[in-house]
Amino acid sequence: MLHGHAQRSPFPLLQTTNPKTLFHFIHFSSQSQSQSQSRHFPLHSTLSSLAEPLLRRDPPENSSYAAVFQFLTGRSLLRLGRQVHAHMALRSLEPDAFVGAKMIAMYASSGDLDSAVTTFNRINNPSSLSYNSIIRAYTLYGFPQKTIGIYFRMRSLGLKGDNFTYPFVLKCCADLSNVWMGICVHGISLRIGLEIDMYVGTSLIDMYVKCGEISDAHKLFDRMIVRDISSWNALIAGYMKNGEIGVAEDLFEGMARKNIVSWTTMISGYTQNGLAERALFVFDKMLEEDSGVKPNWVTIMSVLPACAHSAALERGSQIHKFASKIGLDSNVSVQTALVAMYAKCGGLAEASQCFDRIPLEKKNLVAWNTMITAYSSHGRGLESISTFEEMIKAGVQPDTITFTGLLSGCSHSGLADMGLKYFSCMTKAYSVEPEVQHYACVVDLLGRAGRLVEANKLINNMPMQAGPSVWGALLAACRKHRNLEIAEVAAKKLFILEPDNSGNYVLLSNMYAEVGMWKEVDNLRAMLKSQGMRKTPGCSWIEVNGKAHMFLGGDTSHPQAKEIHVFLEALPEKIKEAGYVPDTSLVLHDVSEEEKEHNLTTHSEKLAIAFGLLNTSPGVVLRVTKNLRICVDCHTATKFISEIYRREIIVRDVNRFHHFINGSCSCGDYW
DNA sequence: GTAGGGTTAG
Repeated sequence: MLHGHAQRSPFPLLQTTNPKTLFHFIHFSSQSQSQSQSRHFPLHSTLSSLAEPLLRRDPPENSSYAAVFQFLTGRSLLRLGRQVHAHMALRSLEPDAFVGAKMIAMYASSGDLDSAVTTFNRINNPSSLSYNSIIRAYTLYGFPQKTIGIYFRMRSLGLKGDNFTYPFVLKCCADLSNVWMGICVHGISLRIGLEIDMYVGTSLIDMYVKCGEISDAHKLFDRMIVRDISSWNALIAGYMKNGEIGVAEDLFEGMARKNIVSWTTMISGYTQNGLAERALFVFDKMLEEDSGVKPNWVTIMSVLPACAHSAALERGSQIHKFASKIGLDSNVSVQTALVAMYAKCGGLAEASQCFDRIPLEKKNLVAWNTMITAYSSHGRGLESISTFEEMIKAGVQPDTITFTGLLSGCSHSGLADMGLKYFSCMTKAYSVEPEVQHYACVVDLLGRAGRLVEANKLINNMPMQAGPSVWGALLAACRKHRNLEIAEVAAKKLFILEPDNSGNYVLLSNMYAEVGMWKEVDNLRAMLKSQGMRKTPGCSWIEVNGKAHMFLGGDTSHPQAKEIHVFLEALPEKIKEAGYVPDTSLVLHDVSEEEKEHNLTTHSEKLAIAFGLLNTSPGVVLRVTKNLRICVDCHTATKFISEIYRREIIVRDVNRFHHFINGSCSCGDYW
C-alpha cells in the first residue's frame, strides 16, 4: 500500500527515502548549506531538534511535520523539503489542512509552485489557513485571476477568510486594476469586520490607489483607527502617481516616523513626474539625516532614472559607486537600471560594461531589452542586432519592446534591409505580433531611405489605426526629403490626432519656410496662436564638474553669458574656413540673412557647447542634452567644432544620441 | 501579511 502510494505521488524523491537517509540528509544539508551562517544562526541544531520527533519509531503527528515545514519555509531548501514530505508519505500520513498549509508555503517559497498546487489539491478538508497559503502562493507568482477564483471558491464553501486572506485578494484586484472586484471584496471585508484591520485597511488603500480612485483611498485612510507607516506610504504613493506632489509632500512631512519605503516612494514619485533635481535632493537628504534608514535595491533603482533624465553622468556614477559599496550592485534590477542610466547619460561604453557584468543566466528580458535599446538610441544598429541574436541564443523569448528597440536600431543606422527582414519574420519566427510602434519604426526606416511612397502605402495597409508615432515618422521623413505633398497629408492627420503638440505645426511651418511659402508659415503661426499654443522653448544643458548648467535659446542670464557670446560671435568665421555654410532655412522669421545668422548663434545647444569648450580642458568629452530635436545648423556647426577643436561631443536630443567625432556624426545626418 | 520598481518608436 505504501509502495502504491509512492508511485502515484507527483513528488520525485518519494521512492528513495527512508528515515535513516532522511537523517543523513538533514545532517549533511544543514552543515553544507549554512557553513558561513552557522556561527550566527544555529540552523543545524534547530533543524535537528525539530526533526528529531520524526525519526522516532512511534508514529509522529502531523504537527511535528508542520514545525519542520515552517522552519524550511523561505530557506530555499527545496530538496530537504521534498525529503520530509516523502518521509511523511512513507508513514502513510496524509497532510491535513494545517500541515498542508505549511507544505504549500514551503514549496511556494522554494520556487516550486506546481508542488504547492498539487499539495493543495490533495488536502481533504481545506481550512481558511490552507486557502491562505495557496492564495499567497498564487499572488506572489503573479496569477491574480487564479487567486480571485480560489478566493470565491473558498467563500462558496462557507469559509469567510481572515485578515491574512484579504490583503492578497485585494492586491490581485489592484494588479488587475479591477475596481469593481475591489469594491466587491471591500464590501465583504466590511461585513465581516475586517476593514479596520491594519493590513486589510492598507491593502484597501493600495487597491483604490492602483485603480486610480485616490479620494476613496484617502477616505479609507481617514477612517482607519490604527495606521501603520505602510498605510501612509500607500496613500503617498497614490498622490505621487497622481501628479499631486504637493499633497504627497505634506503627508510625507507629517509622518512621525519614516522608513525606507517612505523615502523611496518620494524619490520615485519625483522621478516619475520629471522632477529629477528634487529626487536627487531628497536622496541626499535621506542619507544626510542619518535617520537609521538604509537604502535598498529599490531605492537605488528609483534614483538612477533621475540621473538618466537629467543626463547627470557624474551623479549617476557616484551613486553607482555608492551602490557597490553597500553591496547592491549585484542585483540584476540595479544593474539594469545602471545600464539604462549610463546609456541615457551618453556613456554607452559604461552601459555595456555594466551589462557584461551581469551573469548570462541572470540576464532577463528587461536587461536584454535595455541593452538593445541603448545601442539603438546611440545609432549602433549592428550592436543592437548582435545583442538581439545573443539574447535568442541564450533562450530568452523577445517581446514587443525588444522589437521596438531592434527595429529602431536598424532605422537609426540605415540598415533598412535588415530591419525589413526582422519586421517581416517577427510573428512567424518569434511569435511577436507587430504593433503600432513597430509600424512607426518601419515607416521611419523606409522614410530614411527616401522610400516615401512605399511608407505611405504601408500606413494605408496597416491592420490597425495609425497613431501619432506613425504619421510623425512619415512627417519627419518628408521634411528630410523635402516632400511637401506627403508632408501635408501627414501633418493634417497629426493636427487631429495630437492637436496640442506644437512640434507638428513648427515642423510643417519650417518646411514652408524652406521654400519661401511665407503666407502658409503665417497661417500656421496664426493657428498656433489662436489655440493658445507656443513653440516649446528650446533648452539645453551640460554637466561640468558634476554641476548642470542650463541654457534657453538666446539666453543671457548665465554668469558667463558675455564670454559665451563673444566665443559664438567669432565661431562662424572660424568654422567657415573649414567649409561651414550657415543653414538659415529653418529660421522662422522673414528677416535678413544676417539677422538669421545671429539667431542661429544663440540656439541653446550652441550656448551649452560653447560653455563646455570654455570651461573644460582639452580632451574632455562634452555631453549636452536638449529637450527638442537638434536643429540642422547646430548639427552642422557641431560637426565642424568636433573637428577644429578636436573634441568628442555627445548630444542627446529628444529622440536619440549624436556622437560627433572628427567632423562627422553617428546619426549619419539623418535624425 | 500590507506600502516603494528598471526596458517603448517620430
